[in-house]
Amino acid sequence: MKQDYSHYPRHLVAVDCIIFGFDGENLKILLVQRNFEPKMGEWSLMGGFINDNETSDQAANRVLNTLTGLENIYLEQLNTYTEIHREPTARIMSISYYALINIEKDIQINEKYSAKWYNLKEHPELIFDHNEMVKDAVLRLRRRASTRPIGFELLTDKFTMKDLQNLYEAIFDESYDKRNFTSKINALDILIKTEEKDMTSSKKGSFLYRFDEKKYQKKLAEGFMFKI
Amino acid sequence: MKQDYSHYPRHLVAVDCIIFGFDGENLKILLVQRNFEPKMGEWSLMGGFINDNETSDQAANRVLNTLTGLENIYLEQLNTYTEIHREPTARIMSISYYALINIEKDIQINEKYSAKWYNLKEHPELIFDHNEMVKDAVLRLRRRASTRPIGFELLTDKFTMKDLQNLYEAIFDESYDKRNFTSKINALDILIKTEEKDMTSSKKGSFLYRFDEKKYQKKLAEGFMFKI
DNA sequence: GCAAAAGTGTTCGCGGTACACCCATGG
DNA sequence: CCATGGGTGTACCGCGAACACTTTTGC
Repeated sequence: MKQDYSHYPRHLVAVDCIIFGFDGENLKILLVQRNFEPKMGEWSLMGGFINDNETSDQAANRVLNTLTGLENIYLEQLNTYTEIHREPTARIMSISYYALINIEKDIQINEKYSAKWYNLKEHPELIFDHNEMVKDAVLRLRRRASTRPIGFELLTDKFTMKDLQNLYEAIFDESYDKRNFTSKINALDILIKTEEKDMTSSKKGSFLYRFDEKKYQKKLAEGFMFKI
Repeated sequence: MKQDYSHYPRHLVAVDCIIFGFDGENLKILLVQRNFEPKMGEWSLMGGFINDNETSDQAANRVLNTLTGLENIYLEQLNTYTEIHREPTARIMSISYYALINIEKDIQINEKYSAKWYNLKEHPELIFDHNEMVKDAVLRLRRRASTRPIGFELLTDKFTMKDLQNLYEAIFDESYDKRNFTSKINALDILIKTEEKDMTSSKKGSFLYRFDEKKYQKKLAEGFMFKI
């Protein structure tokens, strides 16, 4: 008995990417200005249709790569939005993904897309249900950031303790006590304190740290739980 | 400029439901035995294709209703599985949903589907990636159960403190101290202690409680956080 | 020598956990 | 009267939160 799926409906399925970045101060998202109808000229998430020969993860990676030229970016599937009229011109389902990228890496943003970094707290209205997607993504980011060391994806290789604190403060939109934050991080024991100092921020200079991926993996295997 | 989506690929998109139940002792899932190829006779989650005129939420509700006759069931979207060869006969994407149903409600399970309740810990191998879907669903269930009062969806209207404890022990696969559990629940202050007792479990009988939905909503609005 | 950021410890209160005995009742 | 499950309170410990002063050095 051969399968016959010809009478089942088929759907357009897209991916949309919420691309987070951090500039040392504010949490940002990368938005694109549409150069096609509908809603030409308005701001939206970067997206694209899923092809027959790729998974949604691959499609999201392709979309991200097309825009930024980057590969091997932290990417995680979020939700699937299937409201019938979420786009006005056709029934299109969309699987949202969020990406964490280091804003300092020299990214060659494809000029074709008129992309721009916006502060998360001040971004323009987005088309369709993209505002909702962003809200959902922020919630997921917070949850992940509190249980996994994903924050480091948003920082450069070496960073000061203050950078790290600023990042967490930006993600959670709260402020923390410097001493408590530092000792909490130190207690995790997954950072390497380098000999180098960042001299740009003060006369005294502040030590640079690196995330110790190997140590983290080792501790994970031993039952360690990242928690912040 | 009219839109033309005709050259974009279209996909078969299904929903699959992880249906959780609780019998007072064990956490269960409702599985169906396939009566069609491929994998006829093997066990799988209940699923179905999404139609043109319905959202995935609606499709999941329809699928659930077809199997159990129930409506207004707690249902939440989980993940979307898009591996190209996840099903052998065609490229089918699937959006998973998990449902919580009260196993004691008299459910008229549609006989057409040869459905059966299995203990979560002892269920048979499932087809395709359904085993993975179940694992993912359990993780989500645990997370939700620890931050929202969804456990009550799995119980009858009135329940004893022991029922509730058994439920949480089943969900988290741990055991708790009776006194600590009780005082934690009482501290939440979202249950109504009725005058009635369940006399079937002991000679003394144990008081029946109900979840106070209104009080919970009121407390929520005042900033209350459910946490267990 | 002073301004500006870096670095560092202690105290306190609350919440979570461990733990054991009396109560009510049907048989 | 006894066996069975129901119901209840306290002591301790660890963690998270609050909080302020000294250090360094470029200017």
